[in-house]
Amino acid sequence: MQSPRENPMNHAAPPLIAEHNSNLLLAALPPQELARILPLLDPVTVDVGDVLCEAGDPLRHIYFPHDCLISLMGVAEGRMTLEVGLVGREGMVGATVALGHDTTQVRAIVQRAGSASRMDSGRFRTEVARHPSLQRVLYRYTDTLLAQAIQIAVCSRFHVLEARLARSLLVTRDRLQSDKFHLTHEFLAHALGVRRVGVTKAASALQQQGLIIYSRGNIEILDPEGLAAASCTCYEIVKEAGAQPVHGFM
Amino acid sequence: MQSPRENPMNHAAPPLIAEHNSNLLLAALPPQELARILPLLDPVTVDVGDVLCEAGDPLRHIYFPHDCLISLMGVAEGRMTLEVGLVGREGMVGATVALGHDTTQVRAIVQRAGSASRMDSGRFRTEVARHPSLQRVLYRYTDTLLAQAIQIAVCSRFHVLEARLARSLLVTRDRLQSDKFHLTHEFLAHALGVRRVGVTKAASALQQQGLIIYSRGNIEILDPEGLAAASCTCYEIVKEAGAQPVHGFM
DNA sequence: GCGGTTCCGTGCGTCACCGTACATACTCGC
DNA sequence: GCGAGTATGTACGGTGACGCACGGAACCGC
Repeated sequence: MQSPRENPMNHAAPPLIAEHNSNLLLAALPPQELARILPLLDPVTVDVGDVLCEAGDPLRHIYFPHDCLISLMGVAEGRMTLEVGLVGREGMVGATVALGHDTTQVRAIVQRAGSASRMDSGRFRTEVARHPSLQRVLYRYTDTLLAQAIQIAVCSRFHVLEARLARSLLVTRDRLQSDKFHLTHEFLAHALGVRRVGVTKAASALQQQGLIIYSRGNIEILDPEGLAAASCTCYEIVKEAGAQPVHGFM
Repeated sequence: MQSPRENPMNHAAPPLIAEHNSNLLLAALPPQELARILPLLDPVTVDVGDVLCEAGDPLRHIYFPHDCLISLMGVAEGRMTLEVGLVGREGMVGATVALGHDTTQVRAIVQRAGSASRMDSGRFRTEVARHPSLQRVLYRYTDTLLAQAIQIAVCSRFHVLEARLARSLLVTRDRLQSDKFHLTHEFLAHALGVRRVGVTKAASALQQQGLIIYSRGNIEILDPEGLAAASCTCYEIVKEAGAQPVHGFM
């Protein structure tokens, strides 16, 4: 539960373009705009459990993840949480500040440690104002966040925990491009908005079906197809919504 | 469950600017852009229960409501639905097509009859491409939809039906600027993603507390403050998210 | 190798909501 | 004023998740 640390690299050589570029939103910018924005980014590393922003609080920085994974948590009464979005290298944390919102509605918490590019919120706001293609990238990304949030709302209302857990694991797998990752029952419970014991029961059921194995937070997906079958269709819906064909102005 | 009807006005005199202007997104456009877009809009009237678009289907038209109210329903397995957004004159249906999505994720169903301005999806897409201020308006509106969806996800996960019903009634009240409106238990059940009998029980409880009275779909809010107290804080959160101060590029 | 910490498993009573079925009551059109 | 349709009320067993409490088991640091 600490703040992200400044990367020592920040104080040595100028940041490597290649590193910032590993974020796909940044990589999507035209070269001349990217060149103007890159110097304003600070490389930072984040650890599991770090809170990048708190629901209801002012947002000081925005983040473009490289290899880390950030959970966006909707919060009720401070204690109960529900993951409404998952941000990896394909996205960013804090796109809403571009529109002038100074507070954030969600808690952003690090699910997987790694590195990211960070920028001051105010500076980001002024940069967005002068870069139309950045605006379009943000608009498009906000739209995929909306698709995620809608499907999560539906899913967590109608589907049983076991299916939701399966979906959640598959989404994480896609983002990390790996069948193995670290994720405790406790963390999953916060993401799914249920008790820790509920996750234990559901995970244990998935394990007995031979779909996953886990031990002390180390989860491995053994049978992705089987897990998809145990999951709800919400998984495919969000996946497709993020990969729709483009015929628009972007 | 029929399609919206062409307004006869469409075939008589040219559409009145004042009428289209009653939609706040259109009204927010600079005059010269608005002037280019207005001729492309068709005035239509819509009735309660009309389905403007179906989840998973291609979106043929986009809509700017004047005095009607449109529910955006997330859908699971075709039958179970959950309202993830409510669109009145402050918004529009189908903003996502601007980004090139040809299908929609939600079912848009008319909650209150009235009139709206309609445009062909393809034409809208090309218009967005050439009007930057329209893009910004859409981006901003998508952001408020996201705020709604996030809070509804949290709310429907953690809060009891009675509080959610109270919230829903208050939101409708705000949108319509009226303490009386028509809304059956059946419709509310679809919006809240619960059984009709569940709504009956919750509504009956609110009525016994003297907060509302209703009869055969005619609902009247007697005590808005009391209803807000019976509701959850999600109501205020979404309300504030839609009315945040603007310091950004718009 | 011992103690603390983290992580996982189980048991038990409670509760909001589900699915279904059936009963009433108001309203409208003829 | 009578049937048809719409809207609302009641009842009942079932269940997924809750809240809480405690037991056990693996890992880590000294």
